[in-house]
Amino acid sequence: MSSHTFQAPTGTRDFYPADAALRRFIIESWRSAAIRHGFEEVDGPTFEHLDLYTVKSGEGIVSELFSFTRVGGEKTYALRPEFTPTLARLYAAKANALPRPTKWFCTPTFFRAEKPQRGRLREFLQWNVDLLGDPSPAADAEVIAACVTLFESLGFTPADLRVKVNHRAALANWFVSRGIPESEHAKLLVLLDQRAKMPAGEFAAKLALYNFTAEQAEVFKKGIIRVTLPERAGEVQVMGQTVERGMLGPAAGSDAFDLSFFSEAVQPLALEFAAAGVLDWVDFDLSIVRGLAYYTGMVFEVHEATGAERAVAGGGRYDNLVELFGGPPTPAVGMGMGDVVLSLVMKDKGLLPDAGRLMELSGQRPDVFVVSNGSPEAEARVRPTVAALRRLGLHARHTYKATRNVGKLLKEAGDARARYAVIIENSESAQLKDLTGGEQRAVRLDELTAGYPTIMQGRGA
RNA sequence: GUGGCCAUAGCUCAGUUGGCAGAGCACGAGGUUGUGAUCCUCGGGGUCGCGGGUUCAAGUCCCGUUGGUCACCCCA
Repeated sequence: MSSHTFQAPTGTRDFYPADAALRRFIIESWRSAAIRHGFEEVDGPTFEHLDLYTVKSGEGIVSELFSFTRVGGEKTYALRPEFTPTLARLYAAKANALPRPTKWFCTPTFFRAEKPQRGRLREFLQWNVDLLGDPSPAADAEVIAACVTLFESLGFTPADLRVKVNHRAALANWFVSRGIPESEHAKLLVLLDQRAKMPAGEFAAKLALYNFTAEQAEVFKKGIIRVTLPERAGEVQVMGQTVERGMLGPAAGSDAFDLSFFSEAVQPLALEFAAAGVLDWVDFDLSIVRGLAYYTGMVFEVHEATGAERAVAGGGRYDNLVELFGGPPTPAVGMGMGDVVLSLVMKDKGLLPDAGRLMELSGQRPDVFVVSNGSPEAEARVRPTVAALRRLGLHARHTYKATRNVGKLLKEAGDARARYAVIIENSESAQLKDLTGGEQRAVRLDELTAGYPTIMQGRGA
């Protein structure tokens, strides 16, 4: 590379005004959704001791981290690749003083030393929502409800995004019921997680090693099952086909659709999703495994409805993790959502606000744009008027162009999405024009600079 | 970390068998209609990602490198 050219490091992004406005909009959307659901904002350091990450994930994780030692120092640090260890550390340190449940969220930057590809960068934002101290399915539903609130606020519908829910314990119970020892469960979960990456025949053959039939392999491959609510309790549908309770037991002969364990674990969740008003967004999906890591109960991922793009969000219940980081035994459920895939899906669905709208949504819309009619007398009043309006707390702008053509300057004001234009006529009077509606009226300059908000009857106009 | 494809103006791209670096949009200046439009004229801008090589001559062909992108690995 030549010495006079610098590029941003691999997998990082530059944020020009339009990009920064989008980022601000996404962060504010995240914050708003979390706060509406009663979560409180927290944060931690951008880097932690490397040990904090190897405790949970093993030494293998190190190659995925940006880690470093200070020159002359001995301690090894790592830029944070996720928030959960920090969250557990924060919670463990003050567990006795914290309310139950504790509901926290954050929207920080994370770093992973992976090769970038679509939807995955080395520096990104991630919204984390966690609810600690409540083991109930209602807590699971609360986290997902915050997620759904976000989607709704961005303009998504259940036809755009699906929340795919599974239950670790249900799968484990089912495996046990089929005589599969617990020592084999991890390998089996990995196999299920990889189902999409191999031909159906190969997948079925590998499942057969665990005594699953080809029919059951098909069920796993398709994933989605429908769990009905209590008025029809006892019914389970597989791939749209209703299966009677009597058919579910292995004794019934056809145990291809023996999903009773799954059904029992998931029915309480379904009730809570219904109570939270998010059931329309949810599919119960046997194929969602979420790596292995630390999940102990409900797990979920949010995907674009047709399977385009990577997962928009993911999470689940991790009842043993706080203890692992030195805290008291604490049931917990949480989720993470990155800005990269979210932005891609918003773009795919045509839900990205245009540049002007983003400036407005990110709090950068000018209140007033001050121009003169071109006379020297009026021109002299532009800067003092702008200064006075700014002193009143308003976002006031003026042109930097050489032209004094009123039409061109009003176009500039309109392009900037200013709410009002002030056209100064002489040292005493001006026209005040509402750029939204187009009406304008004469005002005295001294009156304007003394009480613009009053004249406008508030800024919301 | 492995492999495929890609790289020309701020953006989207054109550039012929190797022969003077281009368009639209955007940006800036001026003009016209004293009020956001339309229109007209002009202008700034690119070591063709970077470095080598072949050639009289390279944006174009070859090698390397950096970055992007897609798939694999991984996905906390």
